Amino acid sequence: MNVSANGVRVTLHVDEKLYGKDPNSSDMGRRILEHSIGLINEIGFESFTFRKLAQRIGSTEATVYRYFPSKQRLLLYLTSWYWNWMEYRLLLATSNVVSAEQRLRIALRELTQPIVADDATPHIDEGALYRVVVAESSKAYLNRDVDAENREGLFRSYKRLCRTVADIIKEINPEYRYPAALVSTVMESSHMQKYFAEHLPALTDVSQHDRDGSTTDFLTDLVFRAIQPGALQVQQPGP
Amino acid sequence: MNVSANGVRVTLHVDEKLYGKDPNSSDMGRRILEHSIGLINEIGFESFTFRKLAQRIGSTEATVYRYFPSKQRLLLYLTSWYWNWMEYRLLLATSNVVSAEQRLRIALRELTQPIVADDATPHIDEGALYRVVVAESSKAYLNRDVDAENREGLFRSYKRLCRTVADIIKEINPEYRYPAALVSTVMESSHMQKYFAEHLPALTDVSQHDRDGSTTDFLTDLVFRAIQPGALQVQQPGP
Amino acid sequence: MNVSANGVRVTLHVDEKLYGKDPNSSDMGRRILEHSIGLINEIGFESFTFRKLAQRIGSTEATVYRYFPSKQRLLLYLTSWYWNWMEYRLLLATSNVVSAEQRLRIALRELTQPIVADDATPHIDEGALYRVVVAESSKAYLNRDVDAENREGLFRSYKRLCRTVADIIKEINPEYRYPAALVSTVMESSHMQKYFAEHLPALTDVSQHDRDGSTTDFLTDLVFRAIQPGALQVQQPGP
Amino acid sequence: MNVSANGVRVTLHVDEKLYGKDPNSSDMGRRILEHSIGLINEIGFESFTFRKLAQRIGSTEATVYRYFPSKQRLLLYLTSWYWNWMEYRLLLATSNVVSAEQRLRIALRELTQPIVADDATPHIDEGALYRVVVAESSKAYLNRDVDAENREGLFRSYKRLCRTVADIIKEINPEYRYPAALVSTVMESSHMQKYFAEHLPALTDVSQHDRDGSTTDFLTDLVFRAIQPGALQVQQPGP
DNA sequence: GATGAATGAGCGTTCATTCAT
DNA sequence: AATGAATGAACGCTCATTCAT
Repeated sequence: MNVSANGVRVTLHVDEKLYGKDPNSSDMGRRILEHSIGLINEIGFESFTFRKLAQRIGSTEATVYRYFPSKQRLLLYLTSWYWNWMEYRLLLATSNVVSAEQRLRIALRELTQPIVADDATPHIDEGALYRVVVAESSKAYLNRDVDAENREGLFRSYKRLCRTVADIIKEINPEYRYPAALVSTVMESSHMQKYFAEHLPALTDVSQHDRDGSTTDFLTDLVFRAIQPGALQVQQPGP
Repeated sequence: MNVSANGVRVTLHVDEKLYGKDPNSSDMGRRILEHSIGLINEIGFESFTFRKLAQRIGSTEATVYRYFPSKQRLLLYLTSWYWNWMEYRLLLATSNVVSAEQRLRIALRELTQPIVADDATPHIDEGALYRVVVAESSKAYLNRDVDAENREGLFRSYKRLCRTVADIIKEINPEYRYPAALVSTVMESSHMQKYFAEHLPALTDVSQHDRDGSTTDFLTDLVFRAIQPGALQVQQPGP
Repeated sequence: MNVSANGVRVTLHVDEKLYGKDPNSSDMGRRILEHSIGLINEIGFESFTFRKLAQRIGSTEATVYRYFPSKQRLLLYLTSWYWNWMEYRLLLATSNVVSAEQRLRIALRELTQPIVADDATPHIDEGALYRVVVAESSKAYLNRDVDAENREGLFRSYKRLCRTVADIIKEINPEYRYPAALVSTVMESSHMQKYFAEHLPALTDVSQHDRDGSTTDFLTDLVFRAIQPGALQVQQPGP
Repeated sequence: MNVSANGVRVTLHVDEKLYGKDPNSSDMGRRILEHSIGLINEIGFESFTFRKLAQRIGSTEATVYRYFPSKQRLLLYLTSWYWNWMEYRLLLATSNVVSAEQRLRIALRELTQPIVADDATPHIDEGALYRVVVAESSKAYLNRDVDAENREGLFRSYKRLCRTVADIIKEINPEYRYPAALVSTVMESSHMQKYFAEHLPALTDVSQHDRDGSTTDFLTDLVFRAIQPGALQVQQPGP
């Protein structure tokens, strides 16, 4: 899948176990990606079926199966692509920045700001994909097959990105005990707050459209305070 | 549903819209609750069906429908019960504690520590319910019906608990801008870290059994630092 | 399933593992039996599906599944019913016959003569069932599941009938070494010759309609000669 | 397909209607034969598909279709090859034997003894093919297309072999009324007993491995007694 | 109130086959 | 000659739900 920025064009690779035939290798494959994002957005992952997708792209289920063995794997493909793309954005945005604090700040901004469409990738609507990730990505791992899928390495993209950011934290404060937990919390929370803002506003304080970047603000502050060296002076509660 | 502690026995009420016939009003109803928790734990919410549940309780689907209009509502019932029960625990543990900091600390401990079985409620295995909540509760709102269900007030328990804790935060630091977001982040993260520890350990730093309470430690520290008055002196990144 | 002869009415029981809900316990069940025989006869077991059957009985697949877990089991049910019915016929025809030779002769006649409709059983067309057994019964065991099914006892009816006749042979000539093999050969050959007469006449010598009972004649002679005591004086071939 | 014995090398021809492109004319064709036997043996003819076969030979379904128009025809090809090979063995083993009895005896031994691998034909594992014939060959004719296929002459190999042996019987006893039926019964029974010995031992008396040749013994005795001139003195049963 | 039976709808999957290259 | 891609059609099965008892 091609991504271009400033005229540079790179290709994002997704783990081969996630598809049968590479959806990037043909027009039909790209149609599948494009419309699966659209359709999941419209009707939700539970209602999304290969039959409906096939109907929409004017083809048949058998064709879709040629590319993806199951809708689970398709979701995993989409989220993996998203995390790869995010990592690429991060890489680009932080390269040549010497200050680790600065790199962390940039990384958090990238991770937490709402995504809007971008025409670097012709058949991927990043804005739509972002909404899919917000509402559905946790279903990629919240299921019975998670262990088997993890053994197959299907969550590598997510884990790699998490690690990349955790590594910056370790650089800043090698003593901090929960870098990975902090990053995964931020990554998930960023999406959660977006979802809550839209559907369950009582559970958040950020506004629906978040034009002022409150999510970024909230989470950046959270992280920088958390990793500040030195213990807080607080009293332990009784048992 | 009855809960007893120190010999006191109270009844937790779940919103009436969540069930047809009150499952607490009959033996059959209680069997349904008991075995739905067990079954969801075993096979996951996606594979869980009223047919399988009926088989297990030696009855028929029609009987289950008498109590719950759909498996969605049953899940909502279970999670609501869980949040109500959590709020009750909180209430009990913080009553008569004057210091807001202390109350917050206690609340966070209750919210974030793993739950183990407790025989206060004969037909609810809280340990099992906790595992259901960890792995499945987000599916209660991550679906297309969330807005309609929210309008019906079906997430009241969750929101009330979130608010209760957010209010303590406001008491401590009225200036803090994201109390609700912070609490919902902590509530979800606490479950998430538990899930990650078991299935995707690369995404967390807490150990699978968390006997030392690292999750509580991690999140308590996070919260207290976040709400500490006074801004961090940090440099803004370029655009 | 009821069978009547001379005004007597008995019920043939088929092993309970072969069905979900007893097809004899309801009208719908009896319709399923009746039309599955008809349909298999018309289009063959390979083309026979629960969908087509459901269509024919004006119901749905789900209803059929209530009675039979798979078309394999349905076939097994039909053949088991057939063998049970055959054993019942045998029992009736041989009871009070003292001569073992005579009993064997009667048994062979029953086993090998073509079956024509009989209105003892209202919703089973024995003639049609006989044609199903001739053309399809071997598929009940010629498949990968045979061992598992045998362990479940699903071939008991066939084996019991085989044993019943083999026991008569042992009574006549306890020295004969292959009573079971001889009987199973006769049972299968009887159907095979019927099938060959209709479809591959070069492989048999009996005429299509076999009004003169040549199959019975051929096989009866075969059996009685085989079990005649005393070895044939024949020369062994070289290696 | 080449067969060699004692250094002599002959080619067995299979009816041309059974294939598109001659599978013996290319490496790919021979791979198809080799692996179809292996695959049918492993998963059974019902589960066997051109897709799975293509996968195994590292090619595509389209390629297989170039050689065989359907899996039915492929099975017919394999069984025809088997019967041709059997007839060839018979021919070889009986040539120059003057005594008809002796020839029959030899023929029966060839027909009824279990086959083990033989390296006369490099890409046909006769042992495996034998197992396919035992378990699957009857499906070549037990289907709706039998009449059309028979009209096309697709069962010629089977019928020719049957006739060859029946002719020996006629030579021995021209009065015997069922020579073809007797031979087809023996041919099928020989496979059936082999199958029963392995899967439904209650239906036979021969042991699973039959190292002592009981099948041959059982069937040879059967045949020689059957064709012995002179009627058995037996009493007819009443109606 | 609980149950047995039935049903419409749809899902995920696979198959045999064809066409263009 | 071999292959890659696509497709129409159907299959087996399960689900959520309803109705009559």
